[in-house]
Amino acid sequence: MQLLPGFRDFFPEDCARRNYILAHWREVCRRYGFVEYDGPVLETEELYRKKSGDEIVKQLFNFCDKGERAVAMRPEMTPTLARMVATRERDFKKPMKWFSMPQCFRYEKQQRGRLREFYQLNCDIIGEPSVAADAEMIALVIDVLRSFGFTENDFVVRVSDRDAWLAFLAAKNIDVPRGQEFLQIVDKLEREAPEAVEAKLKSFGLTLDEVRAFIANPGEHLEKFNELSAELNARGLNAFYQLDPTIVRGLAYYTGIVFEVFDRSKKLRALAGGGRYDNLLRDMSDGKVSLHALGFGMGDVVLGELINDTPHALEKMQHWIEQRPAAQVYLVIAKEERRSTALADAQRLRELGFRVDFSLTPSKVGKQFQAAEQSGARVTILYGDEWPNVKFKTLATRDEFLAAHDSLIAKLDELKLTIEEF
RNA sequence: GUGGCCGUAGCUCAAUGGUAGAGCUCCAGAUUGUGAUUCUGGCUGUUGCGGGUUCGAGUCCCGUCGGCCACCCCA
Repeated sequence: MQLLPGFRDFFPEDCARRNYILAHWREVCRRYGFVEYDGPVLETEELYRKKSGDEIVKQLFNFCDKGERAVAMRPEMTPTLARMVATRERDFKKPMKWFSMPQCFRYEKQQRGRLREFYQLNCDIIGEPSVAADAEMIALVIDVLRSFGFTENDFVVRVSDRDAWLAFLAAKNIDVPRGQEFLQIVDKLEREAPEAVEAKLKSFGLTLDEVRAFIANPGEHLEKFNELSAELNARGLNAFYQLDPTIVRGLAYYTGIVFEVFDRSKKLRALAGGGRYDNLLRDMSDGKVSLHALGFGMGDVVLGELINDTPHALEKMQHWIEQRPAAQVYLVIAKEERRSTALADAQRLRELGFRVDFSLTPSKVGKQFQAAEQSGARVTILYGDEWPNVKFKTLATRDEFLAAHDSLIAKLDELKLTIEEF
């Protein structure tokens, strides 16, 4: 009877919140011309080892299946995407703009904003080397967040370019193979003590001041960022992003432009992160396919917390949820001899697409109205002594009127009950 | 993986080492054809679990599991 740590039940109110997030993710992605894909929840452990190395295994929900295969619940979508792209890459025109909203699993200790199970929006563009694709990606992540009601006062995209750092190192005559190690230091710059950072930089023959000077003024290594800015500014998104060279992302496989999205108050961990990974598909497919690629991921957990912490976003979500009550019409069966008629009507209305509910067992009229109220229905239809008329009631206004039973559909139409799409 | 704080009814929380309680929720009735309020009644506990100290443990001690927070990590 106990929930596993880091896993969630989705009671109706939680499920409505989750659906709100997933529905908006999907809607904005489609607005940007992205198509949805999905893959298996279970993959071979090997797939994740190949991308992230053997250390990843301790972060996986993994086990041996009955066929002695080492398998793992997916902790992320990119390896699955890589496999799918490598399998049928030639069947799709480039650039491929794909998105997915997988439920992912990671064996980690849970804490604020991080569970062992979560949904993650993944958007990727495959086969497009131009900076226009990076701009499209960043515009998408901005608009996804804006769809939840967030403004430039609520979040910011911090953009950087790993190549600018590599150019910085080249100018200092530092070997490219050590670039990765250097980027790890930059990644931790904000979190580590200055003395510790200074010590690490010493092995590169660099000082903290030199690095800070570059961060403050990256100078001429920013052609790509300027191109990106032009694209984003043309879309009117100036206020939503800023250059921040300290963002390099922890992962080795990123190349070029990378970005992370943070809430303005910096109370929460990153809302989303991504960047270009031009070599990953080649490396994972052992050279079989070589395509430019970039993408980002956004989890539902931190996003949900920011929505909760942001009054106007919370209000927007609640409004959306209230628009989707369980029922539109509630049939009140005041006289049990009318039940079979009510059942026939329920069936007919449901076939027309109305959301209809009624008491399954005989119940007092007062109770039925209470249940009608709770179901979210706007209108009740009462079957009783008035037969062959039925009594309509608009719950919000308490207006009542009698109508002939055979004009029922027309009356509902007059009440402008629309069939809302879910 | 490391450290700090916390686990009592479905929820929020009380209870000096001395009989485990309240509010809310839920259910029923007052009200046999109309939703609110009110009133009345009712349900819910191995005090997370296991051990120890004690005449006696919800309370103190140890362990364990779970939760929150920070660190590590963060695909």
